[in-house]
Amino acid sequence: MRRAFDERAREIGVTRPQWQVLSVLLRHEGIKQGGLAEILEVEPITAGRMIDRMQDAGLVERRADPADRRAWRLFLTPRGREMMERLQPLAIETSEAALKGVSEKDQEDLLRTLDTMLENLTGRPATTASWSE
Amino acid sequence: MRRAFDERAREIGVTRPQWQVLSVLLRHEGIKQGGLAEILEVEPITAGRMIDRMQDAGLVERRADPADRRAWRLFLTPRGREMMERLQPLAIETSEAALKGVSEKDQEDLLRTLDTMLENLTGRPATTASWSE
DNA sequence: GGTCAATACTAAGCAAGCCTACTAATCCTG
DNA sequence: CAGGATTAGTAGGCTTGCTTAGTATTGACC
Repeated sequence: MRRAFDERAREIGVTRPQWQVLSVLLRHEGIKQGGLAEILEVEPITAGRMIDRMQDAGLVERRADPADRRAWRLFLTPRGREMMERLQPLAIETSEAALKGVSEKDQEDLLRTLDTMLENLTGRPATTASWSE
Repeated sequence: MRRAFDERAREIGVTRPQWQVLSVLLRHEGIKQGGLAEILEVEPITAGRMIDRMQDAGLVERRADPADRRAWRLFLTPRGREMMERLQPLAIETSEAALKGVSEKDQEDLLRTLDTMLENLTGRPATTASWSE
């Protein structure tokens, strides 16, 4: 799915992980980098570097946290918001293409089994939100 | 699973993709780089770079193809073979840990559904061999 | 209030994935 | 057999993931 999405999104100039960042920011504007990293299940440095590039590309904005001078608060730029609108159809298209001919029940079973496996491996309870993540 | 395997394999000094290479070579010694790339579902350049590193580490060996001067034939070194023996238990351990509490039927359903999705996205018929891949 | 641990992030450096562009060799077709 | 298309692999350069090591700030405890 990463490959399929990237293929379609390349001309727009955004990768799947970057889309995930935009997607998280849309719902959690003002989040700190650490929080973003946790949601994406990556290390803070990975999120930080991604934000570096996306800031250069004008997709996100870092603002100083008024209460903690170590931290950054993350915000979408207008360009980032516009990008999301262009990517949304692609994301839906991709997951629909992948799930063609897969019954509702099979989809639920799949997510349930994968959650069990993730929990087995990480020790944390898994919280799969949707197909888009 | 990548993360869980890497965590255990780190001290041995091999990554999960490298283990996959060793695993393919064990069953297909003398394969060309392109063939390896195809089995791993990775671009030839990715496989080539991996072989570079593994050759430096003394795990695999490149031998000239007698029939085609463009191509390399790949072989395990004794060190690579020994590495496989140390990694086999880790691989089994990891997939058993992941699948704890997942019924046979759920495992089959999972693989079947994922195969369908892979086929949907790639157009190629999917051929999942086992949990180890 | 001073010290020390914890927290938020960055730096450097590596592996693995990709794309585009290249060389060298082989193969096919006239 | 010559020439062009295809195939096998490499080079450079990008993103994303990691680990280890560092800085700066905050917070907690005596």
